[in-house]
Formats: sequence, C-alpha cells, structure tokens
Amino acid sequence: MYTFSEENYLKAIFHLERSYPSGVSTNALAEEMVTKASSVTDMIKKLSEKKLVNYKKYQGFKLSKLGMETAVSIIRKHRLWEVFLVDKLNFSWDEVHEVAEQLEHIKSEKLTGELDRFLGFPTRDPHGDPIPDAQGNFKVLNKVLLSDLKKGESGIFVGVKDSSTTFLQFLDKRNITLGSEIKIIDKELFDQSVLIQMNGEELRVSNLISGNIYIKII
Amino acid sequence: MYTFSEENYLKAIFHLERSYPSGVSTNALAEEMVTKASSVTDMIKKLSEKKLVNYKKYQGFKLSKLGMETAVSIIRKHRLWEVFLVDKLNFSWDEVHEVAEQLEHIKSEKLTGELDRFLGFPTRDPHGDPIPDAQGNFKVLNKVLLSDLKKGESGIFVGVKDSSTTFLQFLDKRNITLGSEIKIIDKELFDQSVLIQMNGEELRVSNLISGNIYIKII
DNA sequence: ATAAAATTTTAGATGAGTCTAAAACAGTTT
DNA sequence: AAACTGTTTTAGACTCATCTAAAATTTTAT
Repeated sequence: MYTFSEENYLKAIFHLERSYPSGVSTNALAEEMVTKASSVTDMIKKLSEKKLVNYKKYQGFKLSKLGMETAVSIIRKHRLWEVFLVDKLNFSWDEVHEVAEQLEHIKSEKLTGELDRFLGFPTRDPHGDPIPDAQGNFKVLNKVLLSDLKKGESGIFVGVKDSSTTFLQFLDKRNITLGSEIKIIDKELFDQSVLIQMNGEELRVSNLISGNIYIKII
Repeated sequence: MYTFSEENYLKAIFHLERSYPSGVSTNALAEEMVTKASSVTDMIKKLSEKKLVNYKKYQGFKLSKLGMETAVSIIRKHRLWEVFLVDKLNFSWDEVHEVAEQLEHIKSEKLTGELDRFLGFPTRDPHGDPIPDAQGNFKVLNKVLLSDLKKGESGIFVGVKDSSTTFLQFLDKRNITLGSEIKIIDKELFDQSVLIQMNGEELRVSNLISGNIYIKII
C-alpha cells in the first residue's frame, strides 16, 4: 500500500495531466502540492521506483498504467465520500472537500464497494464530476465553459472548475444550482462579462465566474 | 491536532487504565502497541510535553484530563463508525475493527456529529461497548463475565471482552448472539467449562470462551 | 552560438516515529 | 546493604517527507 503523501501526489499528477497531457513538470506539481521543487523531485523518484510514474531526469513525468489506476481509485473514493456527506450527512457542497481529502485514503475494498451500493451507484459527485466505477471507468461529460458560449447559446449547468468554498458559496448566494438551464442573453465585449437567463431571472456574471462554470450544450 | 500515532497511543493507554487504574507501565503499553519499550518512552515524553499524560520518569503514567477527553473522542468515533459499517454497509461484527481503526482518525466535528445523528444516536457498538456522546459521557453497563456466574444463574449476553475476528466468528458459528439470554445449567469444576442454555438449546463452552463473554444479570 | 534565465536535481539538514544496544534505575533476595 | 533481576531510559541509527542552498541542466534571448 501507498502512503498518504504518495497518494496525494498521484492525485495531483492526475489532475495536472488534463492541463499538461504531454507530461507534467516538477514546478507545476510543486505549485499544486504547495511544496518545493526539490521535494517533488524526491517524491517523483520514489514513485518512479514504485512504477507509478514514468520519469526521465529533467524531462517531466506521467502516470504509468499502475499509477493511473491508483489515482483513479483514490478519486473514486473521494467523490463517493462527497456524495455520502451531502446526501446522508447534511453537508453542503462547499463543505465536503476537506473531509473527503481525509476519507479518500481509507483502505478497504469492501468499504468502497458497499458505500457505492449504499449511495445507489452515483455517477456524479456534488460538483458534477464523474465518479469512476469499481473498474475505474467513468464517462467524461462533453462540456464547455460558460465563458465559451456565444450570445444566444444555452445549456445545462453540469459542473464547476473551481470548487473552492468561496466560489461555491457565491453560486449558492446567486441561486446558481447544478442542473439549471442557462442562456446567454448578452455578452459584453469589453470585460467578457455575460448577461445570463436562469430560472426565469436575468443576472450578469463576470468572466471569472463564467470561466469556472461547466455547461452541457443541449 | 494530534498525529495518528499519538492518537493510537492515547487509545491504548485508555484501555490499559482499566486494568491498571493506578498507572500504566512502559512495558505494558509496549506490548499493547506491539512495539519496543524505548519507542514508548519516546512517545510518552512527547505526550507529556503536550499535556496529554502525567508522567514521571520510572513511575509510569496516566492520561491527563485533556488526554482522557481526546482518547474518549477517538473511541467515540471508532464505535460510531463500527455501527455505520454494520448497520448501513453490511459489514459483520468481526469485519469492522480494522476499518474503524482507520476511520477513527478522521478530523471533523461536523462529520462525527452528523454521523451520530444519521445512525440515530446509538449507545452501543456492534460488540456491546458503550458509545460516548458528544460531551464524552457514556454509561458503563453493569456487567460480569459469564465465567463468573454460578450454576443456576442467568443473564443477557451484552458484550465481548475479546473482539478478535476468530472469537467473533466462533460465536457466530455457535449462534451466540448479542442480546440472547444465557443460563448456566452446569459448571464443570475440573476445567471450569460451563453447560449453558440459550435460545432453548444447550451447549458446553470452555473457560476461555466464558471468560470473554459479558453478561448483564437480570 | 553563447550568455542569461529558468528549471530541475543533488547535497545536506530537520523532525517524527521507530529500532537496537547499552546504561540507569527500582525492587527483591540473600 | 550489596547483588541480582527486571524495567525503563538514553544514545545513536534508520526511514519518510520535507526544507534550504548550491550545482547541473535545459530553455530562452541576444
């Protein structure tokens, strides 16, 4: 089994590979992990020895097949626990991350499988992210950022890019909830802010907001 | 907050204090923790600096008020998770310990409180042990060992002393379940084995078994 | 193409938790 | 009260994950 630290690195590399499909750099991972490049190098060496990443000095790294499977299983656990916290324990979607970060490291195949069953085999976590099944398979929803929509286009709010407490609480305050239909009424060229229609109301959101909202076009 | 290791030591000291109310020795704790006396001394020094135990060199140690509160809160979490695993996730009582050992270290007041509510504020874990409430209060059930009962006496099976997988599975195999009424039909003087009546059936159990079964006299 | 800048790795140190081996101490026996 | 026995503590070492500072390498810019 792997240490908490190793698992956290694997998860971080997984997330960074979306942005850097050709390979992740030491500095990028150091920033993500809020640590120093030298610490990253040390850890990557260890992960490389354990066959979890493919690594050549100075050339960046990628998850190996084993590393990918391990990362996906941690993400599966993280997201299942998030569903548990929201659906069963009255947590709101902005409160779950920290606790799920702890729970994702619990080692028990039976626990994960039974939790999945208990929750009704959910396919999305409270932020709209897909939950891998026991085999590690999950469908990446075909989604775009709200900021990429043009005037007149519309879609369903299916996920957030930034899942920080502050952003999620902002969305709650504005009543922007997962599953709502959003239509671009107008787009301001100067600052890229958009006037949207949602649940019969109109509101204007800045580019910083629209750039963190995922939309499924209908 | 405390490390996993510190928390495990506190829990072990808590359990040992029942057997050694006047103070726990280094060797006793080393055996309980399956480690060496020197490691225990190191850790006790640390716990002592953090005001979790009262310690004087060569004189043994006891939990301080803070240490006791901390230990009780870990035990509360352990037992709540055990209930969750058995009641909601189809675990049997012999499968829960290992996973609860991991889950007990999750740090979130809200999680513990909501879990307690979700489970209906249980007062006993699957092995009959009392679950402390949020204030750390719990009632110690007035119970005796089955081996202490005399011929003709009877009571309810309310808990186990040994909660190892093998012992719990043995009880399952013999259909000896928590809550059953047990009566001593006969006691063999030579080996202290007892013939008991339970659920209308009679069976003979050795002293090793009867010495690990807690009975509440009715 | 070479110098400057940025990135990455190495070297050496630290703290947590553990170990073995040796020293210090406590309790008991003679 | 001195010696023996068993317990406890200390000393020094190891691994893990981290750090700072310096060296090595790659990338960028002139």
